[in-house]
Amino acid sequence: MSQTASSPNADPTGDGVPPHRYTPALAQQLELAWQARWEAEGTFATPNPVGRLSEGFERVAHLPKAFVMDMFPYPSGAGLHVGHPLGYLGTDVTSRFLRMDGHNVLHPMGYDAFGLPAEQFAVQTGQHPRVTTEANITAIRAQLRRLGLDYDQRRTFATIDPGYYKWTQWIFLQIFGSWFDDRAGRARPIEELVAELGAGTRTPAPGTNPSGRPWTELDDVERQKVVDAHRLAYLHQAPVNWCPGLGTVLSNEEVTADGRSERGNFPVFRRPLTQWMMRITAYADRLLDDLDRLDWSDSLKLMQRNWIGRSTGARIGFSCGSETVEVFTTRPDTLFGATYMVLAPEHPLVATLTASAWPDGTDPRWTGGAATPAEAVAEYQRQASRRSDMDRQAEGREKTGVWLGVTAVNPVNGRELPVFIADYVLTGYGTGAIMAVPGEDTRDWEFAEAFGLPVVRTVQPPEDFDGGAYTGPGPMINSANDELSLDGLDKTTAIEKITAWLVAHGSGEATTTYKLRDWLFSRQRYWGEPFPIVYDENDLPIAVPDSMLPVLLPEVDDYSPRTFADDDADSVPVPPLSRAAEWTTVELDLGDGPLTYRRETNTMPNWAGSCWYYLRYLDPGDDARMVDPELEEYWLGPRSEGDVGGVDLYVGGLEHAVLHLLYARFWHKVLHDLGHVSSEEPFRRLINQGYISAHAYTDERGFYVAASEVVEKDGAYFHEGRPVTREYGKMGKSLKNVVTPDEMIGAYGADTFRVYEMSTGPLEQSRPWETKAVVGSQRLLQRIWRVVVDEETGAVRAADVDPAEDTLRALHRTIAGVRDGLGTLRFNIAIARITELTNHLTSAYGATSPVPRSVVEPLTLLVAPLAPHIAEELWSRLGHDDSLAWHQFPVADERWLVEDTVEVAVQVNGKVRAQVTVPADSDAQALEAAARKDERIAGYLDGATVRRVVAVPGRLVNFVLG
RNA sequence: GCGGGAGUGGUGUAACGGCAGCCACGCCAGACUUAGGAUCUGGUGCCUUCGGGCGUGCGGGUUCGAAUCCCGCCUCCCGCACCA
Repeated sequence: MSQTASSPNADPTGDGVPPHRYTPALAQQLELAWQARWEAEGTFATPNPVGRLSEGFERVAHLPKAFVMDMFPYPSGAGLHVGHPLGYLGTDVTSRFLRMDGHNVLHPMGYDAFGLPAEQFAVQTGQHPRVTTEANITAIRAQLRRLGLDYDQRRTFATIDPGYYKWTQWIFLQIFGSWFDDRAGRARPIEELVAELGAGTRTPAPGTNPSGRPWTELDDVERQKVVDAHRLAYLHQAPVNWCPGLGTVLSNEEVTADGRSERGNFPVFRRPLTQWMMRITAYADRLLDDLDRLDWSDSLKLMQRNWIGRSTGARIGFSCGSETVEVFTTRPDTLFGATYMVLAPEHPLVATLTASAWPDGTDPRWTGGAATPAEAVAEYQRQASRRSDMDRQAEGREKTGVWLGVTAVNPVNGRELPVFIADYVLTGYGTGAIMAVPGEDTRDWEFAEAFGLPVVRTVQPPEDFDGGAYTGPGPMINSANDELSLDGLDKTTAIEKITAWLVAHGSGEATTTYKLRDWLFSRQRYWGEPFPIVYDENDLPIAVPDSMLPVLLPEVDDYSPRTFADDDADSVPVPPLSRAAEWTTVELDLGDGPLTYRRETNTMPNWAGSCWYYLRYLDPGDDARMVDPELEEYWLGPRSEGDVGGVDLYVGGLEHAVLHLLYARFWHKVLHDLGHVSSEEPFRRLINQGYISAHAYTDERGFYVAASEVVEKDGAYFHEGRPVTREYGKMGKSLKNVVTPDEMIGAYGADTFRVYEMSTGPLEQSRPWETKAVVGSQRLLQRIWRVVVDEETGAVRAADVDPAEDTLRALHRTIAGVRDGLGTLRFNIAIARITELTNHLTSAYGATSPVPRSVVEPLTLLVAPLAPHIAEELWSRLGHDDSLAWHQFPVADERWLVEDTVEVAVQVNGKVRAQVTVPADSDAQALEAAARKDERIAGYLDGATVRRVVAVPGRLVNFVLG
C-alpha cells in the first residue's frame, strides 16, 4: 500500500516545503488510495452469525457485538454542509475504536428517501421523484465515502427500494392484523379477538359496537366493523389537521402550537375526515414506563414524558337536566370548591344542553351580547374555530366564553353550577369539560374574575398569601357534607377519600388521561409507501395478502396532490394516486373468487420508513423475512434478564425527540408483542449530537453577505471594504454561511477535517464552526507524520531503540486518556492527549533522530479511529501488510501510569504556598513531615498555631492555622 | 407562564470536592526565509510597588478545602405552552 501513496511532493517552485511532508495534496492522495483499498478488500464487512452475510463470522464469534448507527439522512439536493457529518463522524470513531477493542461492530448507513421535498421538486419539474432522489443519494454517498466512514456497504439501502417498503407494508399489515388486549397489556393477533368474541369470553370494547346488540346477533358486515374498530391500525372519521396549502392532512406532531404546518408554515384547519390511525395511545403506559429502562439523556426522556402527558385523577359526572356531563380532574379533592363548569366549544353535548332563553337577570357578561343562548353559542363556536387555529397565541390568555343558560349539580353538595363554553378548555384533552375551581386553579380564577363568578377556597393558603388561586399545599377547608368531611386532610388523603365516596355514589371513578393522541397515518401524497389495503363492496378495508407485496407505487402524470388557497378551510383532500385510474381498481381473488376491489389511495407518512430501518440493516437483501429472528436476537436481543435490548449506540439530532423516536418505539413494541423481535426497545442508548452553527454577516442594508469573503480587522468585520454586522446562527443557504466538507477536504484532507470536527468538544455539545482553526488539526497530523517519517528523505524513523522512562509514562498516560475519551464520546479529550504525546515526542526526538518503534506503533493505533487514512499509511510504512482496522487497540500498562514520585501542593489555610516532591506511596504522616521541611511553609508555620492538618496522600497537605 | 440545560481567558474547551485554565485557535516575540497566510521554538487569565494580590455570571451557605455540592438571584439556550 505504501507504494501507492508515497510519491514525494512535487517541489517545482523550490519553496522550501520538504519533499515528504504531510501536505494536503499528500493527504488527499493517500486518503483516496486507502478508501479504494478498504472497498476492494471489504475491510468493513461485518459478519452476521448466520445467513448470507455470515462469511468470516468464526473470526469474531467469541467477541461481544456492538451495533452503532446514526439517524439516516434525507437525501436533500443541497448536499451536506460541515454540520451534518458531526454525528456520522462520532459513530465512525466509536465504531472503529470498538472494532479495534475487540467487538464485532455493525455500523451501517441508509437513506430516508420518501418525502415532501423530492415530491415538490417533481411537481415543479415533472421529473419523477425517484430520479432526483436517487441522484441525491448517489451524491451524498460520495460525500460520505470521501470522509472515510467505515460503513458495511453491503447493508446500505433506501426506504424507497421496493425490497424495503415491501416490508414496511408487511409491518403495516401486522399492525392492522392485531388489537391491543387491555387485560394482557399487549398486542395480539386479531384472529384471537374474533375467536374470543365468538366464544363469548370477551365482549366488544366500549365504542366499538354502535348497535349495542350481542355479537351472536350481528351480521358479517356488522361483525367486521366491530373487529375493525379494535385494530391497532384503524379507519376513523375524526377531526384532522387539514392543510389546504400543502393539500394534505398532518399528524398532531406536525402541527405547530399556533396552528400551522411545521413544514411550509401554512394554516391548518380542523375538519372531519376518514383516515388511517395508529393506536399508539394503547401503548402510552409502556412507552412512558420503559423510558426508565433506556440509556437516554434525561432531557430527551422528559420531552417524551411531557408529550405522552400522563396524568392521574378522577372522572366525575355532573348531572345537567337529563344529561350527565363528565369532567376529568387531577384535583378531585377540590370538588367542594367547584363553582361553575366549562365545556370546550366543540363539546358534543353543547347543542343538547343549551337553553332556549336567558333567565331573567342574566349577567350581561355571560351572554356575549346575544339575544338567546343558542345565538351566543353559535357565534362563540364560530369565533373559537377560527381563533383556535389562527391566532390563539396573539389572543394571549384573556378568558372568554358564554353561558349555556343552564346549571349542573355538584354531586358532593348539590350546588347549582352555571355551565359555560370557553376556549380555554380543549376538546382533545380529558373529557373536553372541566369543573372550575377558581380558588385553586389559576385559569379558573381568571375566568371567574372576568365573569363575576364566586370563589370557594378548599385549601387553606398560608397567612401571608394575598394572590388569587392558591395552588400550593395546605389542609383542606370548607369541604364537608352530611356523609363526608375532607377538612384538615392533606391533598393525597383527600383525593383517596373523595374518590372512594364518588365511586360509592356512582358519580365518578379514578382514571388516567394522556396528552398523546392516536397517530394519524394517512397522507394525500404521491411520494410515500402505498397502503397494502383494498376496499370491498361494503367499503370495508381488506389486507392485501403478503404474497402480493409489495404494492408498488404506480406511475402517474401529475405528482401533486390538489392544493388549495392557504385559507380555503372547506376544501377536500384529493390524493395523487386517485388519478391513477387503472391502478385504483383491481381484480383480486382473495378466496371468494375474482372480485373487484378499490385500492387505498392515500400513502403512508414520511415516518413509516424510519420506524424500523435499523432492523433491516441486519440483512437488507432478505426477501423472505422482515428480519431473521436469529440475527435480531444476536444484534438487538436483550443481554440479560430485564434488559430491553436494542441498538447499542444511536446518534441523531434532538429534533426527532418526539416524532421518529416515539413512533419507532411504538412499532417496535408491537413487533415485540407479536413475537417478531426479542428486544423490547429499538434504541438502548441514544445520544443527541450537538449542532454546528456559524457566524453570518449582514451589510448596512441588512442583507446577508458571503461569510467566506468577510475579513476581520481590529475586532470589526468587513466585506469588500465595507463594515458588516456579525450574527450567529444555523449554517444554511439563507445566511450565506455554508461551509461544505468538500471544501475542507479540498483544503486539508478528510483526516484533518475529521480531527478538527472531533476536537471542538464532546459529541453532545453544539459549537460554532471556525474555518481558520482547522489548521491546528492539520499541524497535529503533520507532527504525527513527522514523528514517523523523515520529511527530507521519506525514510521511516521508527527504530528498535528503548524509549526513555518519561516517554513510556507519557505513552501510557496517553493510552489511558485516549481510551477514556473515545469510550465516553469526548473525542476532544482523546485528541488533546494524543497532541501531548506527539509534542513530547517532537521535543524529545527532534526532526531526524530514530524514534522508538514501541512508542510510534501504539501512537499510530491511537490515532487510527480519529484519522484512519494517515494511520493506515503510517502503519503500512512501519512494515505492516494488513489494515490496522482490526488490530488490537493499545492497552495501558498500569506500571507506567503510577509515578515513583509525585508533586504535592502544600496549602496554608486553603491557599497553595508550596510544592513538595515526595515518593508516590507516602502516607499522610510522611507527607506532613515533608511539607513541614519546606522553607516557605516553615516560614508560615513559624510562631503560628496549627489547629489542624489535612494530608491527602498523592494530593495535598493543608495546614489550618488558628 | 411551566419544565429542563448551561454560564470558566479574546475564542473552542479541560479539570475523582484537592495546584483553575490540559489541548487547540488567535495574539506577541524569535528562528528559517527574497517573502510568509508555510514550518519550527518560546510566551500569553487579570492587576502588581515584583513581596504578592485577585480571579470559574451575582449573592449567600456547607467544608480544612468549592468551577464542582446546597439555597436565592441574573443571563442565555432548548422543550412545552390555557393539558384541568
